[in-house]
Amino acid sequence: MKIGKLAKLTGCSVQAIRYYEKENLLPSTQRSEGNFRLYDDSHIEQLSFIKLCRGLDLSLSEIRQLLELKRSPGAQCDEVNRMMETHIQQVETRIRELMQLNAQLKSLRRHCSDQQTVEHCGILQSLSSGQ
Amino acid sequence: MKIGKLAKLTGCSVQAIRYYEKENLLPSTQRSEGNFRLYDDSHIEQLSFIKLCRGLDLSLSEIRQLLELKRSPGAQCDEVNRMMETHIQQVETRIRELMQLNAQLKSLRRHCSDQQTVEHCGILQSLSSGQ
DNA sequence: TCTAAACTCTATAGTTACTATAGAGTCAAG
DNA sequence: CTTGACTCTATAGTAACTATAGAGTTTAGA
Repeated sequence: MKIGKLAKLTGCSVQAIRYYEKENLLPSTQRSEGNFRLYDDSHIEQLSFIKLCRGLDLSLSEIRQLLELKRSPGAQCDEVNRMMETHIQQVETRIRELMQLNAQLKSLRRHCSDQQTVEHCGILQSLSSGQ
Repeated sequence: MKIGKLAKLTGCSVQAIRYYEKENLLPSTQRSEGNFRLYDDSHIEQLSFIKLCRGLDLSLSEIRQLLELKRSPGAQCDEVNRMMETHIQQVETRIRELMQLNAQLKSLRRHCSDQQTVEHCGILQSLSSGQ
């Protein structure tokens, strides 16, 4: 199949697929006579794997590592575990940061109601005075 | 004062200050004979405002809008409120997304303990089968 | 058979908010 | 008068793509 069909089947964009190839997340494929990329089911599989990982917010370089590990089935999988652990920590840190941020924003919002002029806007005043 | 001192006083990097000038968040300043940027207290103030807003994850274009509003004190401030409201919504959406993500990652982690080979790694198996 | 639409190709620029670097000029102290 | 610290502009790089231009290929219909 050609790239457009693969894109539809996996829900990736055509450009993203070409990008993944350039970044060595997908192998370079056979080409047709007219120089079109040709894919088969194994590509659907690998691209779906990538898509799933991206949905988990794994970076392309993390995914590259996972793909390499998949290729050497005899290796110990504690590396996979470590990566997941690290990733979970990062996500949790980010959640904590955002929740703090949210509290600040909400307290800021309480400083101003509509129907005022900018001059008396509590939000801008707070921001200007260094809170 | 010159750019290095302003940077130290506000905790911004020298390059960031020049970048803000290029992006019209800071006015272009007087220059010394040797073509060095010269700043005064009003610049400390404005840069601190920017820094505070960045700490609230406001984008540069949002900050640009706020700065414009600050310059027209007679305007109604409901625009400020709308922007904050939108921003809060975005942050909350992102928090929800990340918490879902975190749950997925943790469930994935449960599929594998150390001391296994990649071949039997529950994490990779889950990811490969489309969970 | 011809043509137009739909698809694909490569290469390049743009996105965000900066950081890092090169290469050159300026200034202050010893 | 030199050395080191500072500044200047311009450019490239970051992440993970999207968007676009300009060209070639394929397919379906008239």
